Amino acid sequence: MVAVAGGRKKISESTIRRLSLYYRVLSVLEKENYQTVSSRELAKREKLTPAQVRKDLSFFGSFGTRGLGYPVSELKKQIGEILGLNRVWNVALIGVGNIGSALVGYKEFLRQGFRIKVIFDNDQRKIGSNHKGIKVSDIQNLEQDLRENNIEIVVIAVPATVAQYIVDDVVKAGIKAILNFAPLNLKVPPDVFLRNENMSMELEYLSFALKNLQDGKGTIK
Amino acid sequence: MVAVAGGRKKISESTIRRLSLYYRVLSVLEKENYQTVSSRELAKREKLTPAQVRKDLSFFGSFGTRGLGYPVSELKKQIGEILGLNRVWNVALIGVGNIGSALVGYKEFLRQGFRIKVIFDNDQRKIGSNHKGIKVSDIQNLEQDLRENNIEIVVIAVPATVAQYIVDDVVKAGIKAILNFAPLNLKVPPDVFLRNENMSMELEYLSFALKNLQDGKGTIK
DNA sequence: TAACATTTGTGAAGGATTTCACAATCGTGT
DNA sequence: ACACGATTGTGAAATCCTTCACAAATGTTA
Ligand SMILES: NC(=O)c1ccc[n+]([C@@H]2O[C@H](COP(=O)([O-])OP(=O)(O)OC[C@H]3O[C@@H](n4cnc5c(N)ncnc54)[C@H](O)[C@@H]3O)[C@@H](O)[C@H]2O)c1
Ligand SMILES: NC(=O)c1ccc[n+]([C@@H]2O[C@H](COP(=O)([O-])OP(=O)(O)OC[C@H]3O[C@@H](n4cnc5c(N)ncnc54)[C@H](O)[C@@H]3O)[C@@H](O)[C@H]2O)c1
Repeated sequence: MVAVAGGRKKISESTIRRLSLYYRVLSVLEKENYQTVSSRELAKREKLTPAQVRKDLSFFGSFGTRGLGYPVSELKKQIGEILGLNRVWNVALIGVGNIGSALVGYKEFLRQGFRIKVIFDNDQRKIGSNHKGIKVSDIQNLEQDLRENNIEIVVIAVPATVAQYIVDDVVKAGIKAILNFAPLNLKVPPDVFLRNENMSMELEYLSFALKNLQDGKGTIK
Repeated sequence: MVAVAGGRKKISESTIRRLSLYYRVLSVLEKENYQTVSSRELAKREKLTPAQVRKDLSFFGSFGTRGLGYPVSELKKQIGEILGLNRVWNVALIGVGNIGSALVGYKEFLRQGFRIKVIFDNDQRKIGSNHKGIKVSDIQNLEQDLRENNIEIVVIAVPATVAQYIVDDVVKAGIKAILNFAPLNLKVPPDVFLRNENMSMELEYLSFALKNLQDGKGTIK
């Protein structure tokens, strides 16, 4: 699904997602003072296969030492480099309701380099108020504020009914990356990256799994 | 990845995830008073291909009429049946902090048949308090309360540091389906279904995409 | 220095998923 | 009653992704 055209490589979406997992494990290993880690250990910690780990990494270079494994800190740095985590991204959040508030209160994002710099809402009672040190801006000033703050990633946490209108404006403002929590398929131009956070989908997956268990249709593995 | 053993079919995880999308679109179409819908239209609304839609559905039966398409309400009901959505699931939430509160306040889940029936926390200030009409229970009574309330799905929204201990208890209580928000790979027995909601992963995917854009490595499609 | 145990990096094989392409079938209009 | 346009359902082909299997390379030990 994901191909770097013009470049040499074809990196699958799954590989990129697994890089996130490796990065997370490496952070833990670093804290646990591991110097090196084998593909076997790395795989075990995320329920993957060693071959998968090595293949994923091989798309980007040779980071390991044969007979030894991978240097933990160095590999973490390298994957961070690949994923673009060795810097701070300016993020805007639109809609500070249930889920929006939760995101603003989550310090882990900042630690990973995602800084929520601006928050937008259209509720007069919320505009101007403070959320974790960030003043809520009026959605009226969306385009201008996005540009002035050099926002690179926008998180959509508004009701589904208005999400498309807002995204249209976000795109107009030149934003190229959007994380969407509203349960609908947003339309964006092909040069805009869109990811959806779909919690219902995960619950429905569990529902499906349980149902098949209960129907005695056999075990799902 | 997902196989119904003992049964006849092999249903991929991707297919199940797409069923969720079809279900969502069909709900919209139903509201828009569509009688029938073609695989072409269904595909367009979720950025898939018509062949994909037909193939997915064909794993479960023949729901359409050649020359006409699929009957909207009927297909929605059928997919609901497949996913186990035509009933109510009893859900427990553990950890009513930032994200937990957001989930409790989200009415859409109930509408989809996921009823948060019990909430657990270990914070004395929270235990006994009310969240949207649900009294917060003491995590001490976890096993007993899970059983007494016939809980079938547990949502984990506690800090990563304690998540594994809690999941161990949840598994002991006989729960077979877990949705996890904590950023770690939980260990569960093979007969327990575990899904992870990993927001960092999605942000990191966007980060990767933007970085590759900016490095002029070409366009990512 | 040489033998050994270990683990990487990677082509090739295998498996899974998606797309293609078309016969089969339906509703409609005449 | 029949012809036509539309659309499904599905084997087969194509593509994509994962796993295998092993040569190459390293650190260690004697
Ligand atoms: N709460 C959850 O747990 C949850 C889970 C999954 C998905 N979602 C989705 O996330 C989105 C937000 O959910 P929520 O529960 O936080 O809803 P909410 O109603 O609590 O929050 C929505 C916020 O958006 C603001 N808003 C509304 N219209 C706006 C506009 N035109 N411009 C700017 N701001 C506007 C509202 O003032 C409010 O603050 C919804 O699409 C919902 O379906 C929520
Ligand atoms: N807030 C977010 O936006 C967000 C995003 C992604 C992931 N997460 C993850 O979700 C989890 C919860 O995040 P949060 O921001 O809501 O944290 P939080 O600290 O606001 O909430 C955690 C809750 O768990 C409770 N808790 C702690 N230990 C417990 C125990 N042993 N038994 C029962 N309850 C216990 C706390 O009292 C608190 O109410 C974390 O693992 C976090 O990494 C949060």
